[in-house]
Amino acid sequence: MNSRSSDHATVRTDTKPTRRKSATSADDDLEVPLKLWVVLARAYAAVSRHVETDVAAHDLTPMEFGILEVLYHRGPMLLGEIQRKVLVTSGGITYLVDRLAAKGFVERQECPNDRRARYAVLTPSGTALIKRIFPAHARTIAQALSGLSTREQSEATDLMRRMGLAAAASSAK
Amino acid sequence: MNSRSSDHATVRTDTKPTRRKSATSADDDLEVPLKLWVVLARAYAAVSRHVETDVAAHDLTPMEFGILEVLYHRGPMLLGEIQRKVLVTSGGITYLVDRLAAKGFVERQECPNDRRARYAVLTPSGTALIKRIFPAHARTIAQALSGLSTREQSEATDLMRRMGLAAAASSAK
DNA sequence: GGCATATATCTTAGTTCTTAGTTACTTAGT
DNA sequence: ACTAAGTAACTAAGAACTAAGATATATGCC
Repeated sequence: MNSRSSDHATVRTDTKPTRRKSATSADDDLEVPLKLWVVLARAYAAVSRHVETDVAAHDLTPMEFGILEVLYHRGPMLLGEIQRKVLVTSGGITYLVDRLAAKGFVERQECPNDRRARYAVLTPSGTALIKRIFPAHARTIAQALSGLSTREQSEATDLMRRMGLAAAASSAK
Repeated sequence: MNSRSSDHATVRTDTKPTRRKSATSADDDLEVPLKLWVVLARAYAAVSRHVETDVAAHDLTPMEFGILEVLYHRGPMLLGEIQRKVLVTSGGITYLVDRLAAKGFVERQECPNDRRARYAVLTPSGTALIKRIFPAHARTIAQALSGLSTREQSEATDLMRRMGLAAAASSAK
């Protein structure tokens, strides 16, 4: 039970150092993407922690913050538009906007063209909040990412954008 | 209400095209890290979706899969060790191992040196499961990341690793 | 117009975690 | 040995969602 290479594999599916590039065509080098996935997940978790700590200091979740931010930068939006922007389910956006409304940061407004739809709109209090905390939030993110130079951050942005677009595309709508 | 540049800012904190490099020293180019964070979060979400769909097909959550995988690759581990590896709280690891135990994939075993501690150990059924589904899982990830060439994936791994390590380090212990 | 189908939001129930606090045990100091 | 402090896992309560289905409205086809 110890002679086969498939036992106790250390993430790599194939350990042989012989045959380096261009594998048998199937088994097309699974090691590199697996490693990227692990590293990506850890990096995302580490940065997320900074972001969560920051927004939690103002009694917000990252989702709540994201909604305030998008409303601040783009003005009133239909719930469905926000939903697609922040990637939650329809039930989720209802719940989130309820919470923000209970805190007094957003209001619902009827849509004149479509009586099913509702706009979420920042209240003066919500506008004041996001305007006040956004700059420090941006600095928190900048510091969390400061392990890379600005040049490297731009490279990373390019890579992550292309990776994400491809992944999203192959995931159906 | 439309003449000041702080109104309706489009993510960038400063819009002036004059003065390009080396900002006033404070406000040290927040645009690049903000963009990276947005793109990173989207990319992570898109890839996560593939991963979740894949593991859900075997009635597992990503966390459950992660535990099975780490136990498979490293052998029996104390719950606290797994906890640190997969990044959950102590209550979370209890809950997760309970679920995996209820499904018959892992068992708890006493630790001879420390009677507070418990090992989680794969059952034969758990071993068979992870051995069976891991290869296809790896291929799913490879395909989700295939928007980048192998070379670019390696670059991305390097960048994400350094970024993640720095973010984790500046996040207290 | 009237009907079928699609869409926008909401509701309910359930899942997956976290937080805070507990129990049991271990280790270090005296 | 005895006590204080630390650590490992567990428990209870609750937060933040998701999934599935309900409701109300809109749209296109006949």
